[in-house]
Amino acid sequence: MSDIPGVPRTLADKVCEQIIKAIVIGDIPPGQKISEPELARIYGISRGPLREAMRRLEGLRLIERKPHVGARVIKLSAKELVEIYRVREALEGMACRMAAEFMTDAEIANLRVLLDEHELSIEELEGRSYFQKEGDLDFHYRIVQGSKNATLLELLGSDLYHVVRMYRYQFSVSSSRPIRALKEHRQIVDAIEARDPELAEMLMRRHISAARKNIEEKLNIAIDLKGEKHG
Amino acid sequence: MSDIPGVPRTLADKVCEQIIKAIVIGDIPPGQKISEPELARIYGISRGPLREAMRRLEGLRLIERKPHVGARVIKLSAKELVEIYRVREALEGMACRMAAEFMTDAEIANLRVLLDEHELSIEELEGRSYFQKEGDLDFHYRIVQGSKNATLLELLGSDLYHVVRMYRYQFSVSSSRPIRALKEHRQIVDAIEARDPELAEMLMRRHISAARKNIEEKLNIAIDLKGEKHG
DNA sequence: ATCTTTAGGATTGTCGACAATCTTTATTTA
DNA sequence: TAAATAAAGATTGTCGACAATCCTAAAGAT
Repeated sequence: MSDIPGVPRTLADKVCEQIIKAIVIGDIPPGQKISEPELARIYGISRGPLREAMRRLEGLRLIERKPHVGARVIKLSAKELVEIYRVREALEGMACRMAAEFMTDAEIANLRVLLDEHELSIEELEGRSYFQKEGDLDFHYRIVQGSKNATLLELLGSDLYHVVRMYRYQFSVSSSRPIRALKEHRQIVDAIEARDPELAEMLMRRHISAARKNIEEKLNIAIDLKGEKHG
Repeated sequence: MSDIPGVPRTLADKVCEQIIKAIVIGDIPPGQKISEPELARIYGISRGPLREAMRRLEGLRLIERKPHVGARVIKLSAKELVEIYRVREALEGMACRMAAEFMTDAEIANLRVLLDEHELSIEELEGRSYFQKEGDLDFHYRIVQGSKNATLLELLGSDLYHVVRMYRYQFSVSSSRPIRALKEHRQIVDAIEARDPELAEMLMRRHISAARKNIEEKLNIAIDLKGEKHG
């Protein structure tokens, strides 16, 4: 009688999702010009729905448009990456504070299960791959859900989410310190379980801030090396 | 020669801006269904660009779309209003922290001028109208600019901005304590001028948090009154 | 009388074609 | 030879029409 309990999706919606994935994993590389006729042909749709999808991508800041010229996939920059960490520190810090107030006991228990799974992944893979990518996002996403603040969830889970994943995939922003990160995650859950909003926020902010400083350090080293080469 | 040094704008862009304004000031009321043929006729364009504009409005969370059914202007809710204050507390707190680091002396001086103007407005209008609406947003916007964080500026200045203004206009979220607010603004500028990031963030957070609690109080009173009526 | 069914109308989704603008290339000129 | 200009090609922006889906209301059945 119907197609999947959810909603019947439109062509623009479906293609938009596909393009998002293609951009995030680098299938359509950063800076690449987007040819409307070509993309329309590839996805087998006309330019109408495609242009609607592109408007959405523009809103998600995955592409940049210039009227009468065309659209390009955004170029990742170290500067923007660091900026996003600041935003995440602020928003996820607040989310964590609220999670300590509003998360249910069941949700907290599930969080612990998730962290146990992460621990196994780290041991098996010797601290690589899985945890660094989607697993970490899982944890942070659940905290945001736990805040019970739909606006926060939308901002982090829909607006910023794709760009963050794009950086993870293409900048290989892999925490490079998974054991340490796991430890910090456990501390955060402890604070939430203790219903200590201020501590929870502080720990989350320190957690994200540490990751940012880690990145900044790496970037500075890269810059230094480049400087030596030229000097 | 050309139309304004900026960029040649497209129909969809221009109409989008018009519709935003219409929604924000309540010209198109919350919850109203949006008829594509009718809107297209009103703005004198075809449905193509209009639908592109609507995709953008959807991303800005000013309208909600259901496939094959239609789009409606979002309905303002007390719950979402309070949620937004939490988001602002987090983001503008961070912005203020960074402003204390990166704002130029000239920008800080200009901020003081702005506050002096606000003081005059308050005295003249006996603490009403102007300061409550656009003037207050001016101050907050400049702080965010001072953070020198483009991502933060985009999120607050483009994504959330319109919804915030919509609530201000239609919920008459007028600080109702303009003298107190001005005092807090001055404290914040003091902290920025002292290049004290932590204090600056704390003061901004308290400032926004106080506004949120003010709203919550009013809402609770409203609920109580409604309860009495029914009881 | 109320609920179900079905047909009609209206609205949304999609498409192909035309118009306007930009980019590129070839030509001309200093 | 290099810069400026002009024409051709391609791309984006816009439009009107058709197809698919939904909402409404009238007709019929229980």
